[in-house]
Amino acid sequence: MSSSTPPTHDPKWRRLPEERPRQILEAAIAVFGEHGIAAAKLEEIAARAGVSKGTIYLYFPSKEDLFREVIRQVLVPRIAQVEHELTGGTAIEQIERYLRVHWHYFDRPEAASWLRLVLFELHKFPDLEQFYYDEVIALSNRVLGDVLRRGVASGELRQLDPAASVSLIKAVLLMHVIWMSSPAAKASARAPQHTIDGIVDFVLHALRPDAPAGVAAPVLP
Amino acid sequence: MSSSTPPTHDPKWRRLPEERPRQILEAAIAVFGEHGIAAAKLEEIAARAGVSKGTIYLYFPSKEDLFREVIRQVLVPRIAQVEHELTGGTAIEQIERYLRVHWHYFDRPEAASWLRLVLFELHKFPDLEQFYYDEVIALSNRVLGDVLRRGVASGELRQLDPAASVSLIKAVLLMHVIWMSSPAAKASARAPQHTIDGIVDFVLHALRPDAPAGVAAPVLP
Amino acid sequence: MSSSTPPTHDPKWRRLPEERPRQILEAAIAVFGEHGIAAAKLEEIAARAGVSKGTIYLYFPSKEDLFREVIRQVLVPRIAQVEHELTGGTAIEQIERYLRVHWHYFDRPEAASWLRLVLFELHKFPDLEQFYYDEVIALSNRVLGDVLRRGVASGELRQLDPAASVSLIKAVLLMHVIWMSSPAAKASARAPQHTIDGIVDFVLHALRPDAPAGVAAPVLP
Amino acid sequence: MSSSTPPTHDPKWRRLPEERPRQILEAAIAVFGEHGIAAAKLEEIAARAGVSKGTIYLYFPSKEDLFREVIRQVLVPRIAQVEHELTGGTAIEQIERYLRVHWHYFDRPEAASWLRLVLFELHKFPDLEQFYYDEVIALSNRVLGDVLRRGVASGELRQLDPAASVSLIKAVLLMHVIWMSSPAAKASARAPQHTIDGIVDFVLHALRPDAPAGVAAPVLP
DNA sequence: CATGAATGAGGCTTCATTCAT
DNA sequence: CATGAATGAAGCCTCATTCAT
Repeated sequence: MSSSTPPTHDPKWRRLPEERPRQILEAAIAVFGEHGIAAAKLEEIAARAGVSKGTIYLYFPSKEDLFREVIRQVLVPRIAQVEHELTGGTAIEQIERYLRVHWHYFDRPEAASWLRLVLFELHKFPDLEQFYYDEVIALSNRVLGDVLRRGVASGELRQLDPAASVSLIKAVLLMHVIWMSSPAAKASARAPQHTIDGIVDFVLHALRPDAPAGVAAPVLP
Repeated sequence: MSSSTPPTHDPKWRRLPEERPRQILEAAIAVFGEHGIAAAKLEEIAARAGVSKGTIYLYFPSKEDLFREVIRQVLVPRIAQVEHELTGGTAIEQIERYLRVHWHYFDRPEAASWLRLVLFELHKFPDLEQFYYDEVIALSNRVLGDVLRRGVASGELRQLDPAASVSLIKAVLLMHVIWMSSPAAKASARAPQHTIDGIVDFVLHALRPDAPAGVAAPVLP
Repeated sequence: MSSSTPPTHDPKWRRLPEERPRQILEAAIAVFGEHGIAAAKLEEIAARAGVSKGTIYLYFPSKEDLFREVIRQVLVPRIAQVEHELTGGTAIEQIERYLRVHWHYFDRPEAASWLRLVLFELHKFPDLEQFYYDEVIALSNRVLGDVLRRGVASGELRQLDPAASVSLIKAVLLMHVIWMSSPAAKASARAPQHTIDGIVDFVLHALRPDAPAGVAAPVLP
Repeated sequence: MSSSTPPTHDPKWRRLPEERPRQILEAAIAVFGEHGIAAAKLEEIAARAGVSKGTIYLYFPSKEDLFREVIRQVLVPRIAQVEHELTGGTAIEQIERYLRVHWHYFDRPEAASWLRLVLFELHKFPDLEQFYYDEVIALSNRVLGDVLRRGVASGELRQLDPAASVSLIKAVLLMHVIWMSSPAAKASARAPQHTIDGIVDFVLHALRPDAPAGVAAPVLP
């Protein structure tokens, strides 16, 4: 039946073929993120991408390869991109902006899915994990690390190990992204806005010098 | 073949039957932790428990039920247990001890697996997640929250939201447990001892009052 | 192996896909009939339908559902269809024709299988059983019952309960269908032609008035 | 717990060991009858017999052998026994008694199960089927056949083939036993008493001479 | 290019059978 | 004798992958 009649798409133009791989990758992030690699079904990815199961194999040799491309082509660039959102201002201001920009960036339903992917499934693919660390973590270390280094140098921040501090800052941020996505947590938790305020307060306190000077420095007025 | 050769069981002793459920649960934690629910194979769990596939079904009705029991009977008590390790001393001392005890506790190969389980698979079982939050998170909030509350009251700690701070502290701790388990991270990362020192330093700075007094207090000399 | 040798499909034509469900249902009747539900293997049904095991699941959600559809889509219509084969003639003639048509209809290897199915396995599915009674038994009661009623009214048949007599007639017929299919019975039994003659004779005698002349002998007032 | 306390049986005496096989056979009839061979579970048979699964294997080498013994030791004697219940009286009286005794005999919940067993599962065991035919059917043919023969000789019954008539009579009887056991049938059916009355009436009419008065009416010339 | 019907390997689950106690 | 824990073969079912159209 469907073979004799043309498919019911808009007759004027077809989605550009070069769009297909991206549609599939986008659908794949969602499904992999929700179910994990093993439980993700190509059927569902295909359905969400609006293509048939067979079409996926025109662009990706296997489910595992599809996952690899999701990480490489979508997740790494996506997570890496926000790392650049640090422009002018003091180190403290830049750090706060870093936290708030990321929080805002991750405050969507899919965000926790991405994180789950890299935190939970990546370790099964050591090469991918290495790739991710090289591309994203190293970048973080550099970008945010530079901010910290300058802050330390200028006395805005206390003496600390910039590389280690980057991990500490991101740990606070990312774990709360995960937690905010859990329905159980949501019930008992504060609003997202309240949460990020708490994170900013916590992190800045952790980074600032113990005694700025003679006078107390009230935070979060 | 098996009829002609004697079974290869240890002739010296037989495993006590009442041990079976626990053996299976222990094997299941490991396998679930390594592969996730979907990719975990009962065959492997059985092999690791030293029993046959069918034996699992003498004690657990299904793979999913096995997972539920792993969470209920093993993980929740295990994770909850360490929450009690807070005894005398100042608030600051208690918090530091809390961090170090947990770090030591989680510093084994399986620990990251457990965390992966609760952080990544639990959300598929809302009732279990609720159970976990009630049993473990609520406990943390109470135990560690009380320490924070007393620290705030005594002036040892700055004004802060105890419940929110508990999350922040645990976020730093747990995310580093996960990260420490990744081979890629290990390559570039500091030693565990260095890491926990950094965590303690970071957290305590975040919690202490802004300006202790006139004099500067250099940290991490 | 299968990759190096060409598949052994008939090169001349491919089975039409829209035929698949029916092929499977036909194979399923045979296998269910021979072995019963529990002992029937999907592997065998698939083989007999000329498809693979997985294909069955493209059309039927489970083995039990396949059985249900066998009953609904194939057996009930098939058994019900022959009920209509009653046309003109006296009541006696119609009954005889009813018996001989059914006998002829059931005189094939599969027939006993169908009967075994409905007589032996249906009671495990009360809803199906009700469905079968509504669709087939009620039909019999009506069609054959009407013949009997007219025969009674016209004096061709003796006074009797039409509904009950339908059961009695069918009992004789169906049980002999079952018996004829057993190899052991075959050895000792008469030929099919002889058997149906005996059935016709027996039934007609049972239905005819006692005393064509003289005194009436009302039975079952 | 149960291992430390003696089982709760009568302390004075234990069931005689020689009772065990019979208990198991009785339980097996019930379970085989309800579920068929393939779907019958030894676990259930053991439970109903009040023994453990392993005990069955002390007396029967396998499930199939257990079924064989059920047929041989229990069903065949049980079904055969009632064949003897024919004593004095006219042929008509004997036949009526035969029908009513069997009807009464089969008017218990298990009866339909037995019949289902021999009618539906026996054909998978040709040797058993042969055995059953030799032991039960041949007996019927002889016992009931003799009654018919004498009835024919005495003119009480019309000219008919005694062997074939035995089948016809039993067909009516047995099929109604099966039908009476179905819940769906029960809803719409007459009471058992009514049913057997109808059967008796039907059968006797079928067997009696055509024309009690004047002219003979040869059938099946 | 795209489809989706078809495949079959592989995993979960059941249960007849065994065997150490 | 009796038990019931343990086994593992076998069956149902899923789903990644293929391929004719």
